[in-house]
Amino acid sequence: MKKFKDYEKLAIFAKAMAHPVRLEMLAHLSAHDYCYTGDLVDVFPLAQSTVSQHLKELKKAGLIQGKICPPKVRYCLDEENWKIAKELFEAFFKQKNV
Amino acid sequence: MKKFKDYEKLAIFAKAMAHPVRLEMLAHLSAHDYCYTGDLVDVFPLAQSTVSQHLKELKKAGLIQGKICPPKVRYCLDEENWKIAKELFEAFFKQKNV
DNA sequence: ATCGTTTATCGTAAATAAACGATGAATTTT
DNA sequence: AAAATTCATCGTTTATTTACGATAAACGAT
Repeated sequence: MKKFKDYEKLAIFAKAMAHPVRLEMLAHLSAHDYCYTGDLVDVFPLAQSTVSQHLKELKKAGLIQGKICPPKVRYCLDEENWKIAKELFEAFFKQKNV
Repeated sequence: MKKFKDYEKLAIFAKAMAHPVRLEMLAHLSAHDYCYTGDLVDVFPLAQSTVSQHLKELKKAGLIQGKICPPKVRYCLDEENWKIAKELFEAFFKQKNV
């Protein structure tokens, strides 16, 4: 059966993951439970604004969440969507028939 | 351990998959073993040149192969890279630690 | 040799992405 | 109240993506 709707969603997740820096960020969050923007600024050789922009992309796709903890912002994986993404990718690669 | 190299590769696969049309194309090839460009032009409401361009993207990422069968071109999944992509995504979503 | 079929490539326009520095908002510290 | 810290957003530049129509290339059929 056609699952175009799923592909829309899957494409959004794939797009968020379509950059090495964002994959590193996700991996970092997967490994560390949470982190602040500044932590990532220290890790990547990128301007603070660029790191922030990548985080925004990940948040837009729903893969991460940001919680304001003044004066910082604490990011963590969005476990629910992370699970959905995992399942969509799994299903996509599993399928071998319509 | 850091696997930056893998993230480069994974990002390339994710980028190729970051468009609903290309996901549909991959699904189509996954379901039909092979198809010609024209088959896809009939399926999608897109210009022939656009379909060809998407196929080029998928080929560039290594996810599909094209074989010239005059006067057509026959596309199929690149099984080897398809497997690699599948494994990279699996590993990525599985990891929960450094 | 010409014609029709099939597909890739070219050229172009509009949209989106990636990177940066500078600025601004929120909140804690002094 | 002022200063410092942390982070998002703005404005900009450059590059890439997406889509199209038009053209070119390759080849079989006539």
